[in-house]
Amino acid sequence: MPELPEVETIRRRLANILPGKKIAKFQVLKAKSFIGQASALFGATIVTISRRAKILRIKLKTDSDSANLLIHLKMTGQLIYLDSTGKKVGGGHPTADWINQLPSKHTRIIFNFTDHSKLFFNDQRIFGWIKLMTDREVENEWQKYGPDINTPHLTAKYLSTSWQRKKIPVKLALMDNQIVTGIGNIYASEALYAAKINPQRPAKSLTMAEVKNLLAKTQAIINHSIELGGTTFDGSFVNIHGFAGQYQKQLKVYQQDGRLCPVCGTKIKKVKLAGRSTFYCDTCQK
DNA sequence: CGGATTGTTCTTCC
DNA sequence: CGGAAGAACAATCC
Repeated sequence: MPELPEVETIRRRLANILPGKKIAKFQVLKAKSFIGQASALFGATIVTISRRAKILRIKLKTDSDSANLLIHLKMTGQLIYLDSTGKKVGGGHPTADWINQLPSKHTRIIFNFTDHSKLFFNDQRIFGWIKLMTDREVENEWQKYGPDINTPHLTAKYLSTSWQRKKIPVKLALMDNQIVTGIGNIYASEALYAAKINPQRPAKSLTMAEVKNLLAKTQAIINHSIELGGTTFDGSFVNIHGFAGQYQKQLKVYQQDGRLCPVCGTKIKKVKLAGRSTFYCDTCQK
């Protein structure tokens, strides 16, 4: 279920481990999961790991050229790293046993590095992908997206202008990648709760003060979740060492329907917006 | 067996 | 043409 904080959690750990490693073998176990020529990756060296929206970018250097692997985990993708001894490393809260038996039945792609360490791309539902792209293709890809929600210079004025003709519920506007990226179903509900705005309000109905507050609250939640290593439900999101995030303990409304609002004691409501579950407090959020 | 599940893209309709 | 709604993608789990 990775949203921006979960993908960023993965990025930070990969950035500490992968640069300098050389690909000895790139195994595609599921053709649908990889777009590109796998043979082009042989001998490539990893340079940097960055992130845009919910997409990871691994910059590569080959003998003659530069190349990039873009990775989108979609809903069930995972990246798990095993060191040269075949063990996972790093701290955190252990999840299920399957992590000790890789490749698993959901492993779609395996990076084998020359130092015998490995990176596994697991994806139960096969919505996620890894794509080989040139620098130019990556730049074109980035054009499709608005700025990241945690961009420091993102302004309320930009959001307000983008939303001024939008009749759609503000929750959907917040999740529109062409306007702003990184917010998925979980953090959209949490951010609107923190800003005391009803998720069903038309986006255009928000005042500038409300947009300003919503932006600040959303950024604070995203940054707090990054600090805690993201949100994990049922072990579905894990970092590259197979450990859960801790932000789920901070959730105020998401999947809390029936429980009481921590501020006013009203029962948290659950409704559907564009087919997605949406959680809010009818008393606090206006 | 029906309904639900994280993200994104495509189609269809107005 | 743009905006909005809904389906589709695949595999579970309850």
